[in-house]
Amino acid sequence: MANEANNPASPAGRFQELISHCKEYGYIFQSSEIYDGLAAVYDYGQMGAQLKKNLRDEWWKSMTQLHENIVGIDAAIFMHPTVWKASGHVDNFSDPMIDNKDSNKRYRVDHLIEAFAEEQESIGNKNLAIDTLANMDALLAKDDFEGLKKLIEDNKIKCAISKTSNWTDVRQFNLMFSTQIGSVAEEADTIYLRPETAQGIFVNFLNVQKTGRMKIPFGIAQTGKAFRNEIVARQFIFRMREFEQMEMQFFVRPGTQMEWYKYWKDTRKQWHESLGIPAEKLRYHDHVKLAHYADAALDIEFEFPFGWKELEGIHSRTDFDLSQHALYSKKKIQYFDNDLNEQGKPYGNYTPFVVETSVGLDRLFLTIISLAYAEEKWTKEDGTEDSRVVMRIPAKLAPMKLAILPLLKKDGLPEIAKELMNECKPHFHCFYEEKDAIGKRYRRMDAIGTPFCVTIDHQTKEDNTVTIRYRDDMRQDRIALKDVRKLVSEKIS
RNA sequence: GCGGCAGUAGCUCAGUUGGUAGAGCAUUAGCUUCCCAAGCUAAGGGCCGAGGGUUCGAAUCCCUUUUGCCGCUCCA
Repeated sequence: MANEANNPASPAGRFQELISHCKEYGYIFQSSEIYDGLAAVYDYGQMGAQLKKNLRDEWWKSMTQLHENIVGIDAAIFMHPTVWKASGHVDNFSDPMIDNKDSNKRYRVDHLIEAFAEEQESIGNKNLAIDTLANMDALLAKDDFEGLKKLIEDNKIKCAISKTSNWTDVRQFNLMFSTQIGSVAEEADTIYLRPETAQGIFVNFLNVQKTGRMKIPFGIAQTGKAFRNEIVARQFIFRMREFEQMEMQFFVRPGTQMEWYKYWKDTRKQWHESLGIPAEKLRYHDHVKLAHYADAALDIEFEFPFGWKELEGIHSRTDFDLSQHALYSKKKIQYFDNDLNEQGKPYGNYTPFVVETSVGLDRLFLTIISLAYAEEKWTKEDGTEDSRVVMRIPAKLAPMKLAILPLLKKDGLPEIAKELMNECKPHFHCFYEEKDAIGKRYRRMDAIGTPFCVTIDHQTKEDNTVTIRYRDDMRQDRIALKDVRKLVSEKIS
C-alpha cells in the first residue's frame, strides 16, 4: 500500500505519471515552484492554458451561443460583504474550532466550554461556571483565539474520548478568504474572495433580465475564479484553494423547477459525453442530505484515477438566493410573468426559482487529460520493442492542432513548410519543427497531444502532396498540400 | 488538521560506515537526411527542498520548516 503511488501498474501510480507528464510537457506546474511551491495551488503552462481555454470556450458556446435564452456575464470577484451574509456563507462557517491531538476529535470551542461549565455547575461550582462562560463570551466577541485556548487549558478541559488536554490552537474554519479594501461603509472594510461565482449572477438578476429583456425561463452563465480555504486540499488539481467554476443559473417559474432540473441533468451529462467522455465513466449521485438552499441536488460524477468524484453539480436552489438578496438589500427582486395560466390570467409577480449547473473547469481539465493519457508498447516488424506516451485529447480540444514538419531541413522543404504554416496559423494553432528525425518529432507531438502532423518531403516538390499522420492510430495518408488546411479545420470543428 | 513515508540536474534515479555529487533519458549546437524515438561529436544544467545545529568536515546525523504522497478527518 505504501508504495502504491510508485507502482506504474496501479491507478495511483499511473496518476503520478500523469502528473509528471503534465509538468514535463508544459501543462501544469506547481505554483511558485522556485520557492518550494504553495500547497494545493497550481499554474497552467503553455499547453495547459490553451487546453483550459478550449474547454471554457466549448462550455461558453454550448451555454450562450446554442441557447437563445441564456446569456453570459462576467461579475467581479470582490462583492459587497453583505452578499455573503445574505447567502449564508458568513454565519454558517465562522465558528472557532479546536482539535484534540490524541483523539483527533474536533470540537466547536463554544460547545466544549459550555459542556465544561454545565459539568461544573452540576457538581456545585456555580461561580466557576458563570465566570468561565462570561470569559468565553468576552473572548469570542473579540476573536481572541489564544485567549480561548488559554481558557481551555487553564481549566484543564479534557477531550471526552482521549481524556487528555493535548489541544491544537484554536482556529476559525471559515471557508472564505478575506482581505481588506480601502475605507468604505462601516463593516464593509473586510471583503471576501468569492467562494462561488453564483452570487454574482443572483445580484445581477434584475440588471440582466431588464436590459436583456429576458423572459422566463432564461439562464445567466458565467465562468470565473472562486476561492475556498479548504482544510484539506489535495489530489493535484482536483481540490484547489483557487479554482475556476463554470456556472449557469436557470430562472424558472415556481413549480416547474423539477422538470428543468431533469432537463439540465440530462443535458449536462450529454454535454460531457460530447467531449468524448465515455458514458460508463459518468454517473449520477443524488444528494440525500440537502443544503439549506436546495430542494433537490445531484452530482455528475466521473471515475477519476482516485475514484468516483464530483465533476459537476446540478442543484435546484428554489427561490432561496433571490429572496435572501431581496431581504438584505431591501430591494424587490421579482419578475412579472405575462404568460397566461390555466385560468387565462397572467402568472403575475413572483420570485423565480433557480436551477443551477456548476462544473469545475479544473476538474473537467483533469477528466480530459486522465482519459487522454496513455503509455503504449508494441513489437515492431523487426522484432524490437517500441513505445510511446500519447495524449489522446479530442482534436477539437487539443491545444496544438497541427504540426508542420519538413522531412529534411534543406532542399527547399522548410520553405514549403513555412508557407503552409503561414496559411494555417490564422485558423488554428500550428507547431513548426525541423530538428531531429521525423519519428522523434512524431513522438514529441504524441506526448503533447497534437492530433495531426504533416510532413513535407521531396515528393511534395513534384506533385504537391504531403504525408498526414494521425496521432491516435499512427496512420499515414498522402493528401494534396492545398487540402491540409481544410481537412484539419473540418477535423477540429 | 492528525499520523506515516518521501524531497538529489527538465524527467527517472544511484550515491557505500559523514570527506565538498554521478548515470540514463531530455535539452542546446553540429554531423547524419533517415516517414514513426533511443546513430555520431560537443556543450549547458544540480551545491543535494529551505533554515539552524552537531562535526575538522554533512546530500549522508539531530531539530525546525516547506512541498508531495498514503491513511484518517473535513468539505454549506
